[in-house]
Amino acid sequence: MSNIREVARRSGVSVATVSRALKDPQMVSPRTRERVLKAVEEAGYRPNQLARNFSSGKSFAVMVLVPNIANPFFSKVIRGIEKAAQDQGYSVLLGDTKGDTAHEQFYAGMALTNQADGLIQLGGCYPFAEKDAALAASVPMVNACERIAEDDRYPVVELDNSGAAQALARHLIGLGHRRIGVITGPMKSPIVRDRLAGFEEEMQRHGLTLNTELVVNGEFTMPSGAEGAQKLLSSISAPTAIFCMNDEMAIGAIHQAKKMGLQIPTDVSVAGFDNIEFSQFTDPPLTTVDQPAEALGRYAMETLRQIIDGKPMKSSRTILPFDLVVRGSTDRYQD
Amino acid sequence: MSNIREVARRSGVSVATVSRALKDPQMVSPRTRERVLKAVEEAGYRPNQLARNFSSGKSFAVMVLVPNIANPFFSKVIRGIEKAAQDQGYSVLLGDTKGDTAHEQFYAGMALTNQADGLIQLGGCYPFAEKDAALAASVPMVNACERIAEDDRYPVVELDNSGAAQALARHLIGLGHRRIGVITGPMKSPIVRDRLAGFEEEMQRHGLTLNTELVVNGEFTMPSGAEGAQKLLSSISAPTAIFCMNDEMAIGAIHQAKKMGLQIPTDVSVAGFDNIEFSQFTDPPLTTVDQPAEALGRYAMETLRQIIDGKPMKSSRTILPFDLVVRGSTDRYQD
DNA sequence: CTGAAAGCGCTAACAG
DNA sequence: CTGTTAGCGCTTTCAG
Repeated sequence: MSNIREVARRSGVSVATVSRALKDPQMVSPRTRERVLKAVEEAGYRPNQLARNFSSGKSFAVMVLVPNIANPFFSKVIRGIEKAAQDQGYSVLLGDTKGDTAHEQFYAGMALTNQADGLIQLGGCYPFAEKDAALAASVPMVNACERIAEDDRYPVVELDNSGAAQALARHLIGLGHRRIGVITGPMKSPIVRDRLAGFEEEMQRHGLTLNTELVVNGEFTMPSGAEGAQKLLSSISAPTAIFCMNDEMAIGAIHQAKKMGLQIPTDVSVAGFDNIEFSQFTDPPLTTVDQPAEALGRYAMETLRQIIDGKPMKSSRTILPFDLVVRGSTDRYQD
Repeated sequence: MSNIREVARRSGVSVATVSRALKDPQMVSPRTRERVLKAVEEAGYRPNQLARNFSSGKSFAVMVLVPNIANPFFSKVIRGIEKAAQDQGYSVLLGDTKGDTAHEQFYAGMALTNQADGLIQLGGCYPFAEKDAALAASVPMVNACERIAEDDRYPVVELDNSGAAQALARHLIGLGHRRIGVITGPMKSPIVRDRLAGFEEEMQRHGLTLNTELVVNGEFTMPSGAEGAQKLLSSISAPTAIFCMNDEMAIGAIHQAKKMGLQIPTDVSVAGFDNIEFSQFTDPPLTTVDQPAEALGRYAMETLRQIIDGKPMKSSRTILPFDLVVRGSTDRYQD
């Protein structure tokens, strides 16, 4: 690997000039520039970015903490992050936490050792170890998709979760459903609570109540959706519609309902959340809430960038718009 | 951010001793060690990994080039890579190439500027720009899942694609199917050709021929699977079974077949490849070939690590075993 | 416009 | 066992 000194030697100038010719071409005379570039060519020289970063005290990398990379919704968010990162000259370090605290702390710790200039947390937990909290206070971080409970030190980029749940409730109620079940995500997640609250609120607005027996817990996975549906549909007062808090659970629920001999949407309507690509290909296609996943990612990255560049990190909320996508999995309730 | 000098000052030793106390504790006396650790604590010191890396001339990061991060199969591979990377003290830089040459070259280029110590290419193309080929020759790289056509300089970790396709063919033929259609991936991909060749070979072994009109091209996406199925199923000599070269296309094909009023597997059997989690939840559940995705990733990372550590990079093939998973989407052909 | 030199934070000889 | 010192490759003053 040839270095800047080698290029300096070949072109008969100082290393400083080489550095300038490469970074700030108009700072050197055209003749010199040309000579340097020629030498660069001949030497097959590529600036050592590692050294550059070290010298500048920044890594130009951001760490992305993702609860589950196998979830296509998060993949899309990551795409948005990556695109924006690339535009800004940053690289993306991936940290698949699997919802596990040890993993989160491990990856988040990389921002404490200058391996990342900032953090994007797609999960809903404070990612640092408690003992690192003091140091961590100054690392640029933004929350996207999720929101760290009881912690408003960080900017958040999220969906209007409550509004989306309301829209979905309105849709189902409008179809004549009165007994509606919900398969939630982990209840410690603020956005799960937002969605539940929004849903309930809308039901109440229509004079309906959300029967707590018809609210079951899921974990944003297909098997947990199937399990939830099994519980709901085998109860005496089975719901005529089920709102699942993500598409994966909805897919699991549809699967389970069919297994139990029910037809969708004739016997039971099912709705999801996220609008992952698979939701178009279920049978029937899934009614769901579209989240602008890439935009969420892009926004998060841009916000993070500003903080890295010195803008004070403070609580803020960016709410992106949702879109209710009605497909075949929900239909009028027939008595 | 406090640095090693600060700790040295606080503990009254030299920076070298601090360095040693942290990296190689038994090289310093217990008393010194203790004093240093105390100072570290007090100063809230974390070694600057960026500086460490720079000093050692390595980034301890690997770049992973993935054709499509939204494909759950690749997500699983990445999980395997990440797990292994973490075990070995490496971090993972993500490069979602979207199959685009410019993106590939951009991300691959990061290995040329010391931002990554090596590359894992999950796609089937030579990722460097031609003009960088000379420099690139020495960057550690391994190919996983795919294989770079006509290039045997790199180790490859892959599946027995031909064997898997043969097993699938045997399965379908055993069910009585004679007119079998195939929806391939991009034909420039070596593994697509492997699968096709294996499939055809097995058919011939049974005295059957693969009608070229029943082979259509797909792009590993659900829409392209639907499109392929549309072509196949609307032809005069429609196949009684369709082999799709990944699960996404199979999901698209099932969707399309149903749309055309066909029942699966009664009217047409459909099989996929990869065994992504969604394939268990299609209706009917998908017969497919399980690839040990995480193991593929882990193996690739371990192989790459050896090369980074000095083992000569040379052509090699690691073939991982597949597993034919028979589910409800394939059944006996009824005349 | 260009060169000399300091320095980023850490590691690793080399002495002692 | 510990300290001194010389880098790692680049950027960035500061002079000229």
